Amino acid sequence: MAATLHDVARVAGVSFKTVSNVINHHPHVRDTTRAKVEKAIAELGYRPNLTARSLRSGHTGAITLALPQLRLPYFAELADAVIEAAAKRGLVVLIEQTGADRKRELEVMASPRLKMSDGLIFSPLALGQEDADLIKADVPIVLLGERIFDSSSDHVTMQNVPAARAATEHLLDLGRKRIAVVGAHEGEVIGSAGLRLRGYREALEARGIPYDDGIVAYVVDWHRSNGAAAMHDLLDRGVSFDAVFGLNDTLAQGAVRVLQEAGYRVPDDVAVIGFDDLDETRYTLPTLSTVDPGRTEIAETAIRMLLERIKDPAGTPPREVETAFRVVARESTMGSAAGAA
Amino acid sequence: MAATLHDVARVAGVSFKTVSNVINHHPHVRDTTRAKVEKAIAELGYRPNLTARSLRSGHTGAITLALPQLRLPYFAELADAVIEAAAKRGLVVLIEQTGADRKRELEVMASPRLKMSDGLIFSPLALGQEDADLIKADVPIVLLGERIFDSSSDHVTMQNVPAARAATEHLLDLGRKRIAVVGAHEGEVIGSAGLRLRGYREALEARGIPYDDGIVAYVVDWHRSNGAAAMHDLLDRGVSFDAVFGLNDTLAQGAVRVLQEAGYRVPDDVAVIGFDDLDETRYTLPTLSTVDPGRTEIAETAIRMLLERIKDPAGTPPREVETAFRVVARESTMGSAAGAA
DNA sequence: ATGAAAGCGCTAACAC
DNA sequence: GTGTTAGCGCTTTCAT
Repeated sequence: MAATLHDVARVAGVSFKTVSNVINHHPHVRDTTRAKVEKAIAELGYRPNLTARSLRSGHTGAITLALPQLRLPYFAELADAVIEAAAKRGLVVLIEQTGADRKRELEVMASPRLKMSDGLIFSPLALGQEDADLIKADVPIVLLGERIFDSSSDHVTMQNVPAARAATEHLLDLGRKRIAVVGAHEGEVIGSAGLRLRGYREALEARGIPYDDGIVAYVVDWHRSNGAAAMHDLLDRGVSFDAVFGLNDTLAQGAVRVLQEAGYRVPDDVAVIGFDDLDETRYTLPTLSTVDPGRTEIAETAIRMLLERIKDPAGTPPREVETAFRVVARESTMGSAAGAA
Repeated sequence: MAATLHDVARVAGVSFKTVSNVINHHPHVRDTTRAKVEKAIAELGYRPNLTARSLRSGHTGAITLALPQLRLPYFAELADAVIEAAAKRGLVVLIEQTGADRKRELEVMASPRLKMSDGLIFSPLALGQEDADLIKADVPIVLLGERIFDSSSDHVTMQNVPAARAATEHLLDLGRKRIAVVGAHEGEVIGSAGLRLRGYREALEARGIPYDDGIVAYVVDWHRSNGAAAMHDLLDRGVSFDAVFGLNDTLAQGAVRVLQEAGYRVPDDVAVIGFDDLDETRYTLPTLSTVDPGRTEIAETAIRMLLERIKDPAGTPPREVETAFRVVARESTMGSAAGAA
């Protein structure tokens, strides 16, 4: 059986409260007493029981991160960033996968397990704007992503519209005139696809270039194979284009492969840009130009807001934060001179 | 404030123990009583406090998974599998990233936070065989990977040697004679690289083909860029080969890209096989032949062993389990007829 | 079939 | 500075 505070107190010859004071770095402990206690702690290999501490103190030192699937690279990198940001604040992270399933997304918020943590960082993929009122739990929530705005929770999101616009402008600035889109979602207005397509349209409009639905390829979801399928679709249509905006990196990668297979040179014949700045985009051939949506900032902001909300649940009205983005120009738009990995 | 058992008991007009019985599905509760209690629970929106339950019962319903980095696709997919396997048993998963740092790997086992979970699934990357005695913690451990054998913990590992041998044999069976290796580790004997290279050598020996160090490319770590660098190295050597065994999928992907860039056709000129069966290998062009090392089985076995060990810590001596593997033949070795995604 | 009492290991108030 | 007391919300044991 593991040693308890009482065991330590007995061995050190002090009261068990004194041991607690030492452990919690209370100021008023005599040095000699502290030394005695520390010796006893070392001797017994005492470790505080965090469960007991949680029960008493009302907080656990853990947070929950709920996301669709770690198998999707974007979410793996998001989780990586959240865990690192949490570690900096001394928090551990409990991960729940929802599989982008509506029922499981709702369950995450209702589960008693959530109370094993102090708060929830939630990246829904099935719930949408119409579910804004369902975003609530026994712990504070920080919402991530582009699917729900104006809920009663704090929200961290990327600047999808301006970032997509900047990506498109990057291609326009390079002299490209006919920019195809890979990965649009039929009829979507908000959500990543809808917002990024809006940014694309804004960039075109600003330069007086008419929008042409003929060079926009739609997909059902952003799975890996669909970028390739969408590009096949575009090639089959026989339309001409000199650049491609993949609405995320995975789609862009699929598009690049199909272009290469069909004999097009990237970027010489067709320039390609993605979105997300996944780690792997730095190691493909050519390296993939993309938009860094500020993943580290998303993670750190989410943690910071969650901690503020945990400390003071009703402190301020719900906040919306948008992170800074940055166009990352690599070989797929600039050629090999610009961005050897 | 959240409702407690006592609140429910008061509203239902029963003792608070009866409420506990209902919640824990004890058999001996009269139906009418149960109904009363359930009504009160619904009325108050009662949720059990899992922290209190943990303190009293001594187990938390959570396990810790410690791995290098979720950003590495192999570990992201492993974590995905572990979380799903845990969910099937009603467990949640707390993830710690060690960054493949020796100090952090040791800290994971020493941290009091570990006691917020019932056990540890640990995939070390910095610790090695010489550290076998350091693998211990306040909770049961199931060790994953190829770096440490014969510790005092249960261990789940893939069949690296036979699986690598099978991958090599797959290439030999296709008539390939000169099989280059990408990703060997200088001087390594155990560890994924050492074991897989052994499997490769065994396959050659069995067919009477001499081992040629001239077509083995060494790397320092299995980072994404190194597969490409290793292939450049091989091409620079001017050696000839008609197949490549990438010691993992990431390396193999890098090798494929460099081969294609250099004008070789895959698989016509050079067949390529990887190792790990990452999700993405099904969506590259060509799709990548690889070895499925049994990731789902690894996850499920680890969870099962951990639960057994939690229930009965000293039950049996430490166990070593090796999972079943399977060569997955795709386009990079078989051509497009065999494996359209 | 239901209830009363004890206590998991700790922190927080308050006394000394 | 240090000790005493109470109790977080629950499960467990034992009694009824």
